[in-house]
Amino acid sequence: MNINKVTIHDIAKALNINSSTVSRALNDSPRVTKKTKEKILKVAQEMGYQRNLLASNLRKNVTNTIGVVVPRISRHFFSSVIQGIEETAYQAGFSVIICQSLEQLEREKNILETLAANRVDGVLISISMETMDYEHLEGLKNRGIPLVFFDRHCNIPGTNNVLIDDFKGGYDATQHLITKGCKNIVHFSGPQELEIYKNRFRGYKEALKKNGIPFRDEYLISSRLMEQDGIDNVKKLLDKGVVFDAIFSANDVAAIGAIKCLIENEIKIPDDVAIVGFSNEPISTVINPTLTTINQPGFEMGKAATDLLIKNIKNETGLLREETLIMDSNLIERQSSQK
Amino acid sequence: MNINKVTIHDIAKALNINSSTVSRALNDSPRVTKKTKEKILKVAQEMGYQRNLLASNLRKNVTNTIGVVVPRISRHFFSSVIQGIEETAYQAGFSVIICQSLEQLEREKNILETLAANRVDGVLISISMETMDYEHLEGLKNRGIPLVFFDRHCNIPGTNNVLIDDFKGGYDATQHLITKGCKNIVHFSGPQELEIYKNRFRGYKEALKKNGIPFRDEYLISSRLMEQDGIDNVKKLLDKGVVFDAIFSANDVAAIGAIKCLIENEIKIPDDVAIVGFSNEPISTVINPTLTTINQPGFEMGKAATDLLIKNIKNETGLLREETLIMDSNLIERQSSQK
DNA sequence: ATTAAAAATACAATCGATTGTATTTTTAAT
DNA sequence: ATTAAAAATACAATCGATTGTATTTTTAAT
Repeated sequence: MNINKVTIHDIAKALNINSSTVSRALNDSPRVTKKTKEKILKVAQEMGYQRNLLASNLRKNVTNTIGVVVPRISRHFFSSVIQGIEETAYQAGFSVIICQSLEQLEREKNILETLAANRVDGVLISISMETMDYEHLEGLKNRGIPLVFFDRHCNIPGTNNVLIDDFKGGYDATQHLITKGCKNIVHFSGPQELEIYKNRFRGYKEALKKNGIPFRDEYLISSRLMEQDGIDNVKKLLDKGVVFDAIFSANDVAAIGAIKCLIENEIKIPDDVAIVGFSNEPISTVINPTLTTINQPGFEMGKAATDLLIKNIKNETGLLREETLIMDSNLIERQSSQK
Repeated sequence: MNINKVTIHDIAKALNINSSTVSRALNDSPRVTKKTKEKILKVAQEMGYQRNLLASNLRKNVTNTIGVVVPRISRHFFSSVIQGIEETAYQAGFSVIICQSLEQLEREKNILETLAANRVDGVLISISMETMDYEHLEGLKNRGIPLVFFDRHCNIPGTNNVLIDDFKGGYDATQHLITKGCKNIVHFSGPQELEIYKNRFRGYKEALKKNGIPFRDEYLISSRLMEQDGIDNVKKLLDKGVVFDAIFSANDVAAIGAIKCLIENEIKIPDDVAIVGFSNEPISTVINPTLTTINQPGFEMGKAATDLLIKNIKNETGLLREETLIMDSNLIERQSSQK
């Protein structure tokens, strides 16, 4: 099948010149005459030459490639981050390799191994829900591969991050519900080992405290925050007879599940139970009632994270000190919380 | 920054043996004693050795990597195809590189160039809406890189495809609307240069014909099928005063736009206008009314396409004759068409 | 026409791993 | 203990491109 395997040596032979000149011509080096260049380019074209990046990258010890690891490409937030990453990376001459961990630590480890083995110049990552030890991440850093976290970061000292203020997000969401008159607000959270969920939860608690509302342990339900989890969480609350008039969910998907389950049980939204989600997935504008949520600027986060990473890659001198960018997030009011 | 650059030669030097033995040991070759292997593996571990796949792949002339090109990773249909691809590929020992064309021919061309330059062993692709000439695709084939199309294929003879029966999909959707009593059914289609849209449209026309309903040119509206297109299409119909009691949209996203616009104009769904979409995106279960649609088995298509591609990659002997798999699709009835 | 300086091109080593062949070491038979 | 066969390891070429240095060719000054 492998018909075409033209190398610079074949071109050199065909023109009876040296392959180094061919290489320089193809890279538009000033060391080759315009006339020679044209001759070489023409023959290269005719012979169907296609540069072998494996060889080129091996020799140059640079791949101009960035690895991106997200939990799930289908999540709109992550795909808009990826959009931002690609735009910035391509402009800077980098290729992007997109990978999804599917929330599995094992896959995340494998992906990082493969990216490292393929010698990517840097990695952008939002960790999985199972990522509670950071050996594989520190391993990358020790190997000299710059790493930037976005959204789901982890508390390794000396890292670069592009985040939103999750504490503020949690606080704003909860305060909004309180302002609407809610008194018994439950919180759907993710694994408490992840910083973002810890921080959203802390914001939630702080808002309760500021308003003199006592927090009760049964208000916190941690899960993987899939749609089914939202459904199960509501069922659990109803079964246990927990009294609640609002839900603050740490993502939109679980909030959607909750809405579906509440409707099923003929509980009125927002009158009986008001709901706020997190991330502003497009689905939140489609569900009935439309979902109040915290908007995260995915595209901008992607751009900022890529800029930061490229700064790290280009920085030959060694240690860049840690840098954390906090992007703006804001509450978007929709029907699900309009009492 | 590049702290770690341990090669097999470093390991060889440390143990005072030859690098070929190190290479064989790391690849678990039977030509190296167990004792030597253990010694080598231990030192490799200690020194933090990490195989350089660039070098390895260059030498072996194989990358065990598959490139995947989809129009948009955020579309649920495509991300489930990718799920199927990854599962099958990983089991067969292949890595997967995910790329999105964003419906742009220019990007699609670039992506294929990069994949070829990185010497992927094969490519799975669903073409962009702008892909009307196939030079870049034929180029890949001529370069000896096996290519399998899924869903959005193109009419190059001798290709491998994994598709659904789009004609039947279009026919079923339209017949369903007719059965529900609709008489004036408009069709939202994509670019007529793409096979899938041509075929869905043909199916639609055939169903009209079978039922003695005349097709009228103003019933067909071609667009990029984004949400905004669905909105614009409905506006256009209303402005022109076209009489219609049903819409068959060639994807769900445009159907969602249509629903939003119809609701805005206080047109009742399904009573005044019934709607059928295509692809069974998750959003179709969330919108109110829920959307009747044609289900495409994305995950299975991904698995089948990958199997087919790997069969092609493994087939050293040369020309595999064209093979096209047609997967089952089926209509899912929801509220939007229940008159 | 000669020659020094500048420009263009050729030579050869290199990136890190793999692999066919040659050599050395070990094993086993006498 | 010697020796042939088998096993283990070393040698050296190779994948395809890049790049510092050496050599050749061209240019320009006399």
